Amino acid sequence: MADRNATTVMGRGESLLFLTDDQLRRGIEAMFFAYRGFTADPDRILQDYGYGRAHHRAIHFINRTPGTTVNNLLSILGVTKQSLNRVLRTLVEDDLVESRVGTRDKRERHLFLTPKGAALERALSEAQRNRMRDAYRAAGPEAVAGFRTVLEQMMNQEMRRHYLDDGDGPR
Amino acid sequence: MADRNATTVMGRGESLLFLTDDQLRRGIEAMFFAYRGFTADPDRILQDYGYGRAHHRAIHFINRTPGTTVNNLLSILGVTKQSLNRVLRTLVEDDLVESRVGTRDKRERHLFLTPKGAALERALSEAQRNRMRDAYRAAGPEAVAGFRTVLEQMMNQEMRRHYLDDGDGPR
DNA sequence: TTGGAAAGTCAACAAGGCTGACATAAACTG
DNA sequence: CAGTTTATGTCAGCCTTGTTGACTTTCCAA
Repeated sequence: MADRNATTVMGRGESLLFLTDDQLRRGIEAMFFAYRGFTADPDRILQDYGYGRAHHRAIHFINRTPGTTVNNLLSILGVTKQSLNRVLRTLVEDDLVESRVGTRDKRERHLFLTPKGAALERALSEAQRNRMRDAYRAAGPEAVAGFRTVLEQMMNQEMRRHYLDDGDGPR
Repeated sequence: MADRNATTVMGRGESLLFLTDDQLRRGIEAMFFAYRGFTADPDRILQDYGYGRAHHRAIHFINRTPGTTVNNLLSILGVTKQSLNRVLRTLVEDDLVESRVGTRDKRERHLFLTPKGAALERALSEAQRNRMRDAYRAAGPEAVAGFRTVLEQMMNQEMRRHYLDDGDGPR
């Protein structure tokens, strides 16, 4: 047990972390296995619709920021427009997403969930929130704070912007 | 700020977490964006070899448990044997992995990294460990413990077994 | 000794990434 | 106003990595 955990040593007023390769490897595998659990429930639901994770991601971020443009979604998702377009096309065809021509700039398309799309979004996010909530409850409040802190540090700088870019921050 | 974080209330000797849907949604997005960061560095390296994440995963777990069988790897990775086989075939062809016929049971193949494979493994895991270490350092020791705890709770039961199944536990 | 189960391989297909080329419309710029 | 840039969409084709189905080899138990 003592051999497994990171050791904290106080020196010169700062706490230093000594991390062995094995401890880091465990963190890496934790990410791998946890991400599988994280996506397992939505994946199951999506299968009934013939959709995949790509559809889930689009639906999630359209729900988070209704009226977002294709270009904005592109930079959040980090895929090519061809790839996103394929997904969006099926979602529009199936009446889950509505694509409205921009009023100010008519080149832009603003994306919204239809009632049908919102219903699927609720089913997906409810499943995912339930798992997240259960994990949080079992881990306790301090663990939750640490979890979020480490994840934020693990993101690329650019992604951190998108992650924060719907709150009360500047810009 | 006060509105953003989970609130802890002490009642009947237990701490209760009140989690809003927005707080949970942030956790969900944190996982999404962080996983992208988590895989970004290895992905870059793999590109030079013409490999993908599937190759990385195989190499990682063969390195962790040298001599593991295809079947064992299968249950860890959670893909079909046909899918894994394709990846393993290219790795064997490229002399990164050696597949030895089992001595006790000749149906089994035991997998090992060649020196070449071990070199790639080191490059990949070093990149990933560096990111993990930086995140840990920036987040601090308490955050790291919480991070691991929440991730462990988020795994499926079956995966938790694989995650722990190389340590000092029973069986 | 024979039939079933288990491990692994081959073939073919689908989802969802990618690049490249090109079209259209709208906005912007000199 | 002409030319360029921007936002979006589309077609074609490729790659990785998942899938299912069919098959071989090997092992084991009745």
